[in-house]
Parts: sequence; C-alpha cells; structure tokens
Amino acid sequence: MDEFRHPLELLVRNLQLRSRLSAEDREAILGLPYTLRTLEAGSYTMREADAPEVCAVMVSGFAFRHKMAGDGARQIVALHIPGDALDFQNLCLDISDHSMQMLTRGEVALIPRNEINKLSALRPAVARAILTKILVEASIFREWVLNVGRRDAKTRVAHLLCELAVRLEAEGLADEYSYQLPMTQEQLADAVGLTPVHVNRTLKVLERDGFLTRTKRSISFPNWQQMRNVGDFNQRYLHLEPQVSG
Amino acid sequence: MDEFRHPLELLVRNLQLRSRLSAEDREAILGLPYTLRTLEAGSYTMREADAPEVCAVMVSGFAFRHKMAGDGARQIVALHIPGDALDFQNLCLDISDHSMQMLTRGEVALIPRNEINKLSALRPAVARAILTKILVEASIFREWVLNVGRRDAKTRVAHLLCELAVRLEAEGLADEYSYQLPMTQEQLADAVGLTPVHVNRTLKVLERDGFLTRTKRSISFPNWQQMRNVGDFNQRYLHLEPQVSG
DNA sequence: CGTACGTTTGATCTTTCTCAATAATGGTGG
DNA sequence: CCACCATTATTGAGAAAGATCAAACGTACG
Repeated sequence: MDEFRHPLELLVRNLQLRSRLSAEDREAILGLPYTLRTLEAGSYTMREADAPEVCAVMVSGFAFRHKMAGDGARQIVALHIPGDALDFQNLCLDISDHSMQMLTRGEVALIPRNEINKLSALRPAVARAILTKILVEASIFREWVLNVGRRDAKTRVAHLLCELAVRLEAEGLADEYSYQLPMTQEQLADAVGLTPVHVNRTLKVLERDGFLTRTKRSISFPNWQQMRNVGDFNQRYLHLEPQVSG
Repeated sequence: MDEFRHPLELLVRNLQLRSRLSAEDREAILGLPYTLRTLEAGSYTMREADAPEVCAVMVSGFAFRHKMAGDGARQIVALHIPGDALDFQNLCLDISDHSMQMLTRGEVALIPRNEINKLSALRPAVARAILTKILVEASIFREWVLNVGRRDAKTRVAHLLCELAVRLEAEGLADEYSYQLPMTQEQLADAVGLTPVHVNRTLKVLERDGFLTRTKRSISFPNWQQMRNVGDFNQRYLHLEPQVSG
C-alpha cells in the first residue's frame, strides 16, 4: 500500500477534511507545477522579513512557525505536519512577519505563488477550500493564545500533545493516539511558553500520573479520554466535523 | 467634518490600508445590504458553538474576541475597532470556535454572509482585500501568542497598548499616540494573560517610569519611541506598509 | 446618598524560572 | 564494534515573577 503517491495527494486530502472538492478540482490541484525538495532538520523555508515567492507544501516531515522576542526568546506559534501548506498564511502578504523551520528532515513541494492564485481564480471551490484552511489555521492560533495565556503548565503541555494527536490522526498519520513526537523538550517549551526544565518536570508528572507513556521520541496515551481532560482539550476549534455549506 | 457618513465607509477605508480597490469595488462594498444595530457594552455579537449567519462590521465602539478555558479563565484573543469586520474569521466556518462581545456601546452593521460571498465571487479585488485582511488578523494572532507566551508583564502590557495606538492611528481614530482606552484592567488582564492586580501594578510602573500617562480612560505616550522600546514593539506584523502585488 | 463596579494597595503564597551539575542518547570516525 | 563528542534529558536548590486573598478607596450613576 505504499505505492507511488503524488506529492500533493496529502494536500488534497487535507483540504477535503473540511471542504468538498470535485474530481476536476482535485485534478487541478494535482496538476499544479511544483519542485520537490528535501530539507534537513533545522533548515529554514522562510525567514521573517523575507518576501515569500513560493508556497511550500509539506510532503513528509514536520515544520514549525516561530517568532523571536526582542530579548532573544523564541515562541513557536504553529506546528505543521504532512499535507499542510506552509505559506497559505503569506498568500497576499508581501513580507513575512515570522519564520519557518523544519523540525525534522523532510520533503517539501514548492509551488509558485501565482499558480495558486491562478487556480483559485479559475476554481471557486479550490479558493474556498484554501480560505477554509486559512481560517482553521487562524482558529488554531486563537486556541494557542488561550493555551499559552490561561492554562497552567500541566494542562498546557497536555493540550499541545492532544492537538497533535488529533491532527495527525485526522491526516491518517497516527493511530490509536500514539505517535512519533519529533520535538526536543526545548522546542516543546518554545511552543507552550515555558522553560525546557519545566517542560521536563511537567512531562514526568504526566507520565507518573499515567496520562502518557514515552519511549524515545514516541508518545502514547493510555487513556485518551483522561488525557483530553487533563489537557482541557475540546477539538471543536479544529473544525473537523463536516462543514456543510456557507 | 462630521457630516453623514456611510456606515461601511470605515470598512472600505480599512481594506484600502492594504489593498487597492477601484471606484467600482468601493461602490460595490458600499452597496452591500446591511442592518444597522446599536449594541450595549457587554452584549454578545456571537457565541462559541453558534452558527454565524451574518457578518458584523464595527461602525463605532470597540469589541473583543475571547475564549474560555475549562477552569473558567477567560482569554481575550483579539480587539476590534471601527472599520474591522468581526466575522471574516467565520466566513467559511459553520460553527464558531469563540465568542465576541462589545467592549463599549457601539454600532454594528450586519451584512448577510452570502452577500459577501456573492460580492467576492463577482469582484476578485474585493475577495483579495478580504483575504488580505484575514491574513493580517492571523498575523496579529501570532504576535499575540508571542506576547503572551514570551514577554514579561511590563513588556506585554506595553506591547498591547502600542498595538492599539498604531491600529487606531492607521484608522484615523487616534492622533499623536494618545487615545481613549475603553478597557477595564480586568479586560486588559484577560488580553495579556495576567491577573488584574498585576496589570494594575504594571501600569503604575509604566506610569512612574514616564512611559505613559493615564487620565480616566484616556492614555498617552510622552515618548513614543521609548514606549515602542519598552513594549518590544515592531509594527511589521500589522502589514501597514503598502503592499504592492501578489 | 447609596450601591455597584473598578482601582489601588499590602501581605503572603505558588508556580515557574534560573543556575548548575549530572546522566543519557545518538551519531561519527576509527 | 568502540571511544568520543555534541545534544538532549534529568535532577536539585534557590530566586523571582506573578498569583491569590483581602481590604480600602474612588467614582459614576440611578
């Protein structure tokens, strides 16, 4: 079942999580011109103040979006998994307000920005699917604000882990709420606005209390219901329930 | 100079901060059907889990977008000023993932959702202007995450005040970096992820050190350059520099 | 003029950070 | 396969930012 797969297949599947696309729409997306590129962990796909020219789509691997505070502190503001388009957020903006880095080694399909605009103009359903995806990303930002602003360390870390589990599951990249977490505790800390030391202690507590199991970089939840609870996690903000119309 | 003004005039101006609109585009927006409504401070324009049917545009007054944590804590995730559309964020989403409340008494123009969609389909420049606005709002969310996640109390509060100053100024609603701040310290606290008590102390420090002056609900910055500094504020993320194309 | 709401202040407590050291782990070259 | 190095994870002790609790003070408005 691991036959050849079109690199943009995952993007199509991702968009279809929330939008209906006709066969022609799907074909049109798969027909977009792209360049496939393999990137090392840590490499940048975009830097703050850059002018984005292509739209990268994650084919394999993980990436994160981040901003720096004046004192050098880093805040990760989003995580991206295969099927995500990394640059929908810049579609109409000429200067990037943040940076994007690979979390792991992975492949990325680079699509010229104007090709996406052309396609959107031609196919309203595609335009709408992209807009929907953009709005869901915004929803995730809002939840991220809440997470970082109003939840204590334990809840905060648990919430992030829950979000990743559900997103990976929706994409078909994890099952039974167990997945590879390719983040160091320092990156985790930058995502939740804590220090690495405190993230470490928090993970230990979650583990001690039986909410999660870690082995190397793999993570799993013995009791998903309980984990959701600890993480104050309600997936409504991911808008995965089928959307009907507009 | 306070003659009659079309309620959607401010929306048009707002969109034109980042997008070019032709005279016909502007007319088309002003031609949208709407219902004008006056809302009291504290009233909701939308609740989490609601199905949004109209798109509200702020004509006068202020509003805020917020989410609740499981323990009852509230996080304000966005502030809106006249000219902002409150529901672009829900344009393609059928269930709201957050709530919106009036900060002050104010007027709102309610536009049927599908009218906006129809107009977008008809006028690509309008669609693009709306998308741009949506992306800028997302950028503000990202900065909000950074603010709440990685800045200390003083910087955090200062940053929020700076953002409001610049946004109001851009809209022509404040001058010389002095404006009416219609928020209680409790609301301010919910916006920056602190307690009201600590916000109070922080404001006092900012005042004592000469970074700001407060009289009633009015606020001003004796030295804007210094204030920006304290607030670690760089307005790039507001994308107010003229955008050229795509 | 009294009530409700918002602000201010003090005292104390907690969570999280900081600093520092030690232990694993993974990858590399030999 | 092993020794070595660089990262990452873990742990402890002490410090600090911010939270909590409680009370007093203002102010606006009916």
